[in-house]
Amino acid sequence: MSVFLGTFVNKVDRKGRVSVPAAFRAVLGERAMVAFPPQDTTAIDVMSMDRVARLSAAIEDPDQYSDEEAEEARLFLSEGLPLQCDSEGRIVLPAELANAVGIDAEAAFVGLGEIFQIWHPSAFETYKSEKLKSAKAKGLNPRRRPRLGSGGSA
Amino acid sequence: MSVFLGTFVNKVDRKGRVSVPAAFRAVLGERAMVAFPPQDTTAIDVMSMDRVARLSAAIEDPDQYSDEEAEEARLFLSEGLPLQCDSEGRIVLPAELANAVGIDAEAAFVGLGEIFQIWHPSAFETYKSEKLKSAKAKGLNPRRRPRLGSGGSA
DNA sequence: TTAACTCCCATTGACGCCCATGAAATCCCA
DNA sequence: TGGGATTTCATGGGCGTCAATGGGAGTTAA
Repeated sequence: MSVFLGTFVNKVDRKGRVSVPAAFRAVLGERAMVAFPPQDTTAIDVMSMDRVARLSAAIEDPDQYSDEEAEEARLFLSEGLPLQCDSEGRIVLPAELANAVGIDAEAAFVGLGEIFQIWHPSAFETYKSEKLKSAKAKGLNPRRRPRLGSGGSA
Repeated sequence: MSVFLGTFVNKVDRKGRVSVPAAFRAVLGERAMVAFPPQDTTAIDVMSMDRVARLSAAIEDPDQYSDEEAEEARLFLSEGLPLQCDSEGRIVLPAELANAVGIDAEAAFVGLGEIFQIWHPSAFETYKSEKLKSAKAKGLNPRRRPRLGSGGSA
């Protein structure tokens, strides 16, 4: 499996530990992950270390980033927190991040393809239903796009 | 064979397992599949993992998706459930999805080309006959389109 | 020494893997 | 071409393993 898919709600124990869903650990393999504080949404963004490394490399490429954007992106990197699973596949949610998104007893792991997010479960539900509603109003339908070109059948 | 074709009705056992039709497994090969909750119809949508991976890659391409559409499409990924056949070619139908489409004792696998759907058998029959009727009323005839270029006889 | 963190062990419930069975389609050989 | 033999499918059930979770002991750091 190569992309983060699905939504999983796991318990946070009194030590602040949560199991990372086995499906997500399978995507990560041996790679560590990096967590970023909430930006547009009230969720923690997480991606694999090597995606961060690719991002970091891209920042130094003048074809992809203007000086101003690069500066911004470097600051983004400065907020990254490397996280490693323990022997049971759990991480300790940094208290600061958990507070920022209101996570207490449970955490929702939301797979979004190349990255995943960690939400307060009900906050995510609210967010999702509102997004779906507004998308419907605008006539967007992700299932009809894109026209996936090559790549074989099915 | 490279596309999902035909309709197959299989039994759901008390553990929630169903055999994926052998013809569909042949299309999938080694690839896992991903199931999505019902949207326009009361059916579970299923596609191969690598189609989802292509979708995920396309989402991150600014030429194909606007920011808003991308956000929407990522949300779509968050609803995907990776499914793997067991050694007998069966999957466990996630209870939540089965309930959403009213599947209990039997499930109808409906091949639709690049994807397939899983229906409650009689719900699909109803849906199909209504669709055919309305198409007829409008004078549509899918068998006359498109004009397939070359490709040999028959 | 206290506090935070890491490692280790235990539990339970779900899931995957194995075997068995019967039916149906296919193959093979006369 | 007919009919038995073989293989493939679909299905059921039992069992072992792994995932998620909780708690305790040892370690490091302030």
